[in-house]
Amino acid sequence: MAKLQTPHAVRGTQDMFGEGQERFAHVIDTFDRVRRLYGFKGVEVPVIEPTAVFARSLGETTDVVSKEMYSFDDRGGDSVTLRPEFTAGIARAYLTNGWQQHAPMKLATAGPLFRYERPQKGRYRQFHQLDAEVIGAAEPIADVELLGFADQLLKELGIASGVVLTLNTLGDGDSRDAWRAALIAHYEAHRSALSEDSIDRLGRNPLRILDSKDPRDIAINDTAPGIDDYLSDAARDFFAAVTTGLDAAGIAWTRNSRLVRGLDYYRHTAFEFITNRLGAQGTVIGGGRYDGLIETLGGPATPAVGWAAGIERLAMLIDAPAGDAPDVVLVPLGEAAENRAIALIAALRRAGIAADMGYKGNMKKRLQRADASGARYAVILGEEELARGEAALKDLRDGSQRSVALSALAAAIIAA
RNA sequence: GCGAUCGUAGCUCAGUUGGUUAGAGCGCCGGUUUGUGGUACCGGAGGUCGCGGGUUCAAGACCCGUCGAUCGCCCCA
Repeated sequence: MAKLQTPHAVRGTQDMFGEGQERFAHVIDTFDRVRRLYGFKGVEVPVIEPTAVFARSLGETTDVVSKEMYSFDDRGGDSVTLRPEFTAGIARAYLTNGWQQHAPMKLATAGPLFRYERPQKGRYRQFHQLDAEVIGAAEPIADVELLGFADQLLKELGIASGVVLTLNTLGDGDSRDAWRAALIAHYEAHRSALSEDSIDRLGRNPLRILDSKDPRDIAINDTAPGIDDYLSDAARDFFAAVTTGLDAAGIAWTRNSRLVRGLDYYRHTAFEFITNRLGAQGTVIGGGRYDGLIETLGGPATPAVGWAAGIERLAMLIDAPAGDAPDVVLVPLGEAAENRAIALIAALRRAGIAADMGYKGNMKKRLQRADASGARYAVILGEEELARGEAALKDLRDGSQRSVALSALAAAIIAA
């Protein structure tokens, strides 16, 4: 009989349990709490969308679309794609559900995304993001509020000191196009001195040459035209309003005029929250304004801003959260006591007390488990105690123990 | 997609220039203690050395391939 081979997990996916899962959950819990503080409504959208949703909105030449999407034909012959990002799918939902009536909409969601990439630390094929969007608002105050949300999230996660907000503007459509043309002219003039990668970028995504790490490119970037010289008055005013708003809100930021973003849809504000604690994967939250996106999906001109945060990356940066521990563990001795304990534990749980009880084991075993669970108390139910209508309430931290009437047990635990 | 390093118990690792039945710590299970955990002591289970092929009298050690992880590039959260 041949041995059965256990299938392994798909490359770039992960199984989470224990501390890893607790970190992950804590990031989402914190996000969900802060999101309410800022008036962002929860939204749920499909993990799978028609391929066109992403292909059209992200830009055909971007890496995400050209080589990283999990796309396949379903049984009906339609091309569908596992979402590689949130924004395009949310924009699609906005249009197909007629959510224009709710504009401006402040939306938040979290969940898995899929990108066929080479896995590294903080980088997976199935990864998870927090996402926040403001759709249907052209005002710079929306940018400020959105950034404030991100900033407070990081603070409440306790990692703000290791992360900095870097900010830039890409200008409006006209500004961006003019700057882009000037950059192409500049790089074409120095084409022979560029790195191979950047010559390739010149054709696909010239803005990306700006943050190249290749020394040959860095020299040419020094003399490259800056966005500030191509900003229209409106674009300049917009950016100024965002930065003064950030200052007013007490949100620290630094300008990085070289910051560009990979996806084609960004306009005006672009930003990244960056840390140096994750190696090459330093971006922890990234986003910007995408006023042109909804039109590319066949909708009306609709201004919008948003960001996404890598849950795995945030989870690696935070301190280990306190794990789940019951308030109390019941330790029945004998069959009769176990039956009483079943009734008692139900009553404790209904009273809002986190109570647990092993399925089997002698007293020693049960106390060991109670201790390992991190519970504050053990309730020992033996014949002697039950005969008196009492139980022994044992404090597992200092070992002290006292008798409490069964009817007063819940109150005693809550009071402690 | 490219380059590099690594893959030995659940975890962290040791394992001489290839040479008997592959080890340690932690963890897990049991016992010392048939009504008292955390400490201590004693004992036990658990590995076809990632997988496949090759070289050799002999491979955990060497070679090739493959899968996976990690680091960098690319890209991104």
